[in-house]
Amino acid sequence: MRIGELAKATGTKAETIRYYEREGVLPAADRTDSNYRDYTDGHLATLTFVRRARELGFSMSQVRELLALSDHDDKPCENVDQLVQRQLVEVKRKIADLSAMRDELAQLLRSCQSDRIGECRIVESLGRRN
Amino acid sequence: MRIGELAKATGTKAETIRYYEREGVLPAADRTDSNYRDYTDGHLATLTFVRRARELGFSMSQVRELLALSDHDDKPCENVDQLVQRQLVEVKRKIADLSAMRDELAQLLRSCQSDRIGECRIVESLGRRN
DNA sequence: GCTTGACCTTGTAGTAGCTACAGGGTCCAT
DNA sequence: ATGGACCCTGTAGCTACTACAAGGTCAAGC
Repeated sequence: MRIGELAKATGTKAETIRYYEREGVLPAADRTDSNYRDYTDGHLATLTFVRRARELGFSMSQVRELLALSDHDDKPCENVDQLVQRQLVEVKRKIADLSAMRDELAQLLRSCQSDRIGECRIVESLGRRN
Repeated sequence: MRIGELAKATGTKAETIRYYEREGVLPAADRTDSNYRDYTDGHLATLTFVRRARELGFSMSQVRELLALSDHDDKPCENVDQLVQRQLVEVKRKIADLSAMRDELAQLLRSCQSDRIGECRIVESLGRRN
């Protein structure tokens, strides 16, 4: 299949697919006579895997690790488990950070009762004294 | 005050302060005879404002907007309000996205009962068939 | 007076993960 | 043979810093 078809099938831009190839998360495809990339179903599966992992917030290097691990059918999957575990912790941390932001922003909004900047609690709360 | 002092006072690296100057979120300071930047308390207040806004997730261009707005004491602060509102919505959206990620990651972890990659639900769920 | 070390200066390049060209080649239908 | 849709490579841009390199300044200590 050509790059455009693979792109459509996975919701990925062709440029991104080529980028993934350069970054080593998608093996280079064979080329046609006219030098077009020719992808297999294996490529489709791998790209789906990569996109899914990226959607779950794994970094490119983590994706590389996951791919390397998933290539060894017979090895224990405790390492995969660990990567997922670590990512889960990271995501939870981000949620906590954002929740704090959300609360502070909501607090800011509640604090502003005035209508002129000069008396605006928001501007004041952020630390500006003119 | 010199850049190092301002840096320490605000928990910002000197390089970041110079970057903020280039980006127009912190006015250029006067220079001493030896060409060192010489900051005022006004700079300290502005930098505190900028850092706080950045911590709350505002982008640099939003920070620029907030600064521009906060310069007009007599104008209504409804625009400030709107910016905060919009940022709150955005933060909530990110929290929702991350919560979905968290749930999926947790689900992945629960799904993996096997110990070999070949049978690993995690690898399978991500879309890889070898 | 000279050195040492901490500070400051500019300018440039790197980070992550794409995305968007420019400038060119290929292929198929009309 | 011409148009349009696709493909190719290579490079530059995006955000918000961060990290140098190569050099200038200044106060303290000998």
